[in-house]
Amino acid sequence: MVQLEGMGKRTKPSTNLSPDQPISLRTLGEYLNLSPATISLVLNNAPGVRSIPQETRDRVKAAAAKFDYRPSFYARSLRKRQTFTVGVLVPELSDTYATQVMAGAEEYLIEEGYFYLTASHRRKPDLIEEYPRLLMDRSVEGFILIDTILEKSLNLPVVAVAGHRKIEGVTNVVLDQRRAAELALRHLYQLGHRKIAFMRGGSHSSDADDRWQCLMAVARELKLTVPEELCVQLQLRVSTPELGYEPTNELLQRGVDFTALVCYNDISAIGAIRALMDQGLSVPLDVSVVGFDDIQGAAFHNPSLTTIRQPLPQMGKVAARILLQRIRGQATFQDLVPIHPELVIRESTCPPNPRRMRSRRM
Amino acid sequence: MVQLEGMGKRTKPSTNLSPDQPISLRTLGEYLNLSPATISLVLNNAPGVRSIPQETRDRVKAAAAKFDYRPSFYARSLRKRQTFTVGVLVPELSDTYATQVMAGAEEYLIEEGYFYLTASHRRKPDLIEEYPRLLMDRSVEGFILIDTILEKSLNLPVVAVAGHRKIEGVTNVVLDQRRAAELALRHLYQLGHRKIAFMRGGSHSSDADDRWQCLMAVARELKLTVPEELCVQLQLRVSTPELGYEPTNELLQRGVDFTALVCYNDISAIGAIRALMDQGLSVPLDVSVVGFDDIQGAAFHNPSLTTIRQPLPQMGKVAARILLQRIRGQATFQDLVPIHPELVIRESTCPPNPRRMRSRRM
DNA sequence: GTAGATGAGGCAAGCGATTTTGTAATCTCC
DNA sequence: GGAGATTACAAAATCGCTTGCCTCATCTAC
Repeated sequence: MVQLEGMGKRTKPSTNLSPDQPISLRTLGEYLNLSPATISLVLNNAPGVRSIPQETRDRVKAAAAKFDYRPSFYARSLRKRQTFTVGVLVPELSDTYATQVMAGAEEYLIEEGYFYLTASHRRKPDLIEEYPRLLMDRSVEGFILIDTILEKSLNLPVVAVAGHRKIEGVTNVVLDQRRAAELALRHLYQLGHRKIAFMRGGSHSSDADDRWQCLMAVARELKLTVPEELCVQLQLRVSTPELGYEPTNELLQRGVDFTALVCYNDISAIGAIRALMDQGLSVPLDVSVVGFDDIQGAAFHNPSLTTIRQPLPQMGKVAARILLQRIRGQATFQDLVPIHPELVIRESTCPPNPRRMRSRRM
Repeated sequence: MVQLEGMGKRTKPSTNLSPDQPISLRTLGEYLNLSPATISLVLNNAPGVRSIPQETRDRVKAAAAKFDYRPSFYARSLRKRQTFTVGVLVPELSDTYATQVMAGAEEYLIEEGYFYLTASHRRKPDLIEEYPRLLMDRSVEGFILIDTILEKSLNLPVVAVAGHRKIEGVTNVVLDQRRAAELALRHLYQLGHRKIAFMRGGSHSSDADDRWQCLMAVARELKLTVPEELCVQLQLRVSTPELGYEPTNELLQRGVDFTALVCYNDISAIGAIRALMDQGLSVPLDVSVVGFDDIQGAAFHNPSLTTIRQPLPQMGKVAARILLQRIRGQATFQDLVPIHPELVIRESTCPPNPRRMRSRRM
């Protein structure tokens, strides 16, 4: 006899052998002649399960396995008021800085049963304001911010990578900029460079100011003079090497001699190298270039980049760990979590060439 | 008088002036002396709202604004059986190929009120199997697959970018490989190259076989002979330039002369160029190199890469659009959505150098 | 004057879980 | 043998929202 499904409103339990549709606690209960409550207890191994005999537990588990019962995540979240979901805010998905951090965070989150929703704001202020709200509407339990500066404090735990200290309640996982500056400058200094040019990050980038202060402080200690003509500031809000291209041209046009260039990051360093080469200069023979980050590709660029490595995946992982601790109320609030940088010496730096000819193409 | 909150089980409505806690339809209803149902109707502008006088509607809207009422996404999803969430599966987040596609998809999804959960499987078969299930447990409504080969068909709409045709029910948004192969080979041919080496993608990569067939077909048409010694296959399952480094060394060791190299993609092309240069060869003077994809960085590599551009963000957007159409049941199922490639000529190709000396460093 | 239409909104039944409370029946112990 | 504990569950209350069905009252039409 053919039995049509879903005929009556509430006919017989109908022992619906779930063809493929997900099965609910109630249908499972009808099949087992048990109440949904009991099944829930068993499957979650909740405290009250003590009073349920082993045999029944086995029956329940067997049936759950047989019908491949999977609890409705949304129903459960509604009841438990937990979503096991966090929000991740990044400037740009195609920026490997951000995605390497995300990769580290993701691994930890998934291990802990969390997933994340991503939104990339392309540094537009309205989106930086809107997206957190959209994500909060979806009941994320917290945020990971990557290279993102928030204007308003959110009502949830927030951990920022490459963050800043403006907003209350945000834990900052951030490179030890002081140490980073020392690594970069001492390296150049030891190679013999004295005329060093600097590229300063745009104010929209969260690491920029801090890094700048530290670089200048270390320069003073080394008794390096840093004339204003050897400093440029990045303007573009992009995450491509173009970032560093024009500023470097500008630097060259000023006609003040320098043998090394400290870039804001690897992306801009790549653009800078391009600009130098387009002007007929050799890197590193004419100008040594140092970057920050050690993004993927830094090692395979030509010349490969000497850089201050940030352990990005690890920073992501640390951020995720701290965020979950804060969500669970396990951690006392920390304002700052410093990460140790590492100097990676490759091809883009060498001692200054004493008799180099700065022959520029017209 | 101080009124303690949450004192009694169900005391007076208590007109709780939500200090910051989210407010529910019920509390809002108590405040307005209306039932939750009415408020829901008004706020959603549901059909039944016709019978509600404008004045009441205004009152409701004003109160909602005043208390900043935001519906519980989870409650609503549970009820409507829609989550406005899709899953995105990628091999690796730090792979810019994937993230550029994601960037395009994300923009479209958010516009349409969707968000997405990402999982990166690092090409591990067990994760490729596990993650879709995890995401389905979270009630995603469909999947976008990026460079990911599924073994089992999922019970949901799936759109694959750089996909394959093995699995039923998957829409493939994929480069017109035939046209791509023509663009690459004709370009080299017209420059005068006749001895061309080829790099074939690993079998785990979803574009690999198709691209290979097309390249060989076009080579035949151009009457190019492709000796086996001029073909290498990628082995590594990574998304860094190392992918192409060793294979290129192997190619060189075979000692068979070639003037151009067609790489599987830009990532491997970068590795290949590195290998060539490490052997003292010049690119493009000794060997011209062509990549595929035009990833970020291809333009800023040194030498900049001649490549077959895939409009990755657009492909992501197309994938997202088709997925939503399928979710909404608007689209008739399409097996294949071809995307047009574009030849981008940069520095890594030039005519073969007739009197070049292949002097290799030992 | 009364049937039927319309207006204004309440009621309640879900969605699919979790969790507290309740209740028979059996067991234990003195 | 009866109080109290334990066993084995069921019932019911939420979680916060949507939606079909009702109920009044008033208004219109004949």
